[in-house]
Amino acid sequence: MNDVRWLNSDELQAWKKFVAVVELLPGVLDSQLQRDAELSHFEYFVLAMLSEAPDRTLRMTGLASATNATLPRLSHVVARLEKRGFIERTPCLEDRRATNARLTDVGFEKVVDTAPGHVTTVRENVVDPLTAADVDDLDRIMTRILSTIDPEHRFNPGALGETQPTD
Amino acid sequence: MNDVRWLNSDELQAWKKFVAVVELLPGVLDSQLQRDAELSHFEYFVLAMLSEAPDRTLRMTGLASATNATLPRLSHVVARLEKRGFIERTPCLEDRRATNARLTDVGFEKVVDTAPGHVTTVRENVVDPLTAADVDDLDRIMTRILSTIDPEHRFNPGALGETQPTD
DNA sequence: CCCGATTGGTTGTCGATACAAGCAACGCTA
DNA sequence: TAGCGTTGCTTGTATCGACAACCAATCGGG
Repeated sequence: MNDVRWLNSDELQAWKKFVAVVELLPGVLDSQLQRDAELSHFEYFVLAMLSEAPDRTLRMTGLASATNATLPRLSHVVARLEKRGFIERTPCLEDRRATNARLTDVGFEKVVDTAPGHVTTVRENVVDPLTAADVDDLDRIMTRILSTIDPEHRFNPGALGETQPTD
Repeated sequence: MNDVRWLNSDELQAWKKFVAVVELLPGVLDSQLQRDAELSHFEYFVLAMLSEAPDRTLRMTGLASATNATLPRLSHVVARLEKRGFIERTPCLEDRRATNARLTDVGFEKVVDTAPGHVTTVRENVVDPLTAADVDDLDRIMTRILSTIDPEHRFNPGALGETQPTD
């Protein structure tokens, strides 16, 4: 097992910077949301995904997939958000094993109030330092990486149309 | 406060994929290292940074900066790694407030043993799905993002020469 | 139908990080 | 050389996520 293909200089340099971003970015997003809305980025993302769904409702499994989370993690988080009145859980009628998570009116308000500050943070730290070409490159590169690490290949088909206050 | 610049379609799509990668990649790196070496990616990175340093030694603050970590976090992690015999801490002679963290021979062995599997994982999930041009793009984009979020702008000057088994 | 296997979800426990507080050493200024 | 602010690091507490075990409902074959 001595035939290891080490990273060359360019690859190593890019990788180190990528690691730094992956390490630092969550903290940036979390602290703004924590400060302004008492929400972690993941919690915000859960609410945002629900706000886009038909009838603001998604099954736990679907929501887990939309937020790149494991089911146990999501279960804990939704339980907390339910206690705070942002989400309500109801049994699913078609499949009685399943649970529907629905964004309440209060939860929707929360997203609407929180979105502007969050988008500003995303712009300042990620989007605005990039050119339009960079954004295309970023999309292409992330798509390629996701093709390996995304367990469900949700992003491959490449649907998605115009959207709104999403994120 | 109604003059929010929402993300356009391209920006939103790229951002969502980027978020997915930031969410999923740590798990990929952690589980390989946990399985094969009982190390988290952060722990491995700490050992790797030390292995590159002169005399395999760095002050805690320098090591924190090299690994993009806060000092409390690093302090806990180094304490664990010290218990396992990979690192030893000694008081710094020049500045008696400071602590030197040094990679032991056992720790160096650990890095040497662990690096090949880790590099393979990084290749499979990140580098190999990309073209050489993609790697350049990734480097450029991450540099731009870091210029905002890296509290110390370590990556701007753009030094770094050829390197070895690093990472 | 009936039973084993799978799917959907929740819960409990443990380990790890963030944040704040604390302490010791340093260095500047007068 | 005294005092005050800063720097370097450690420790304690509270919170969050991973993992495994678990339960209930559904599906598929005989």
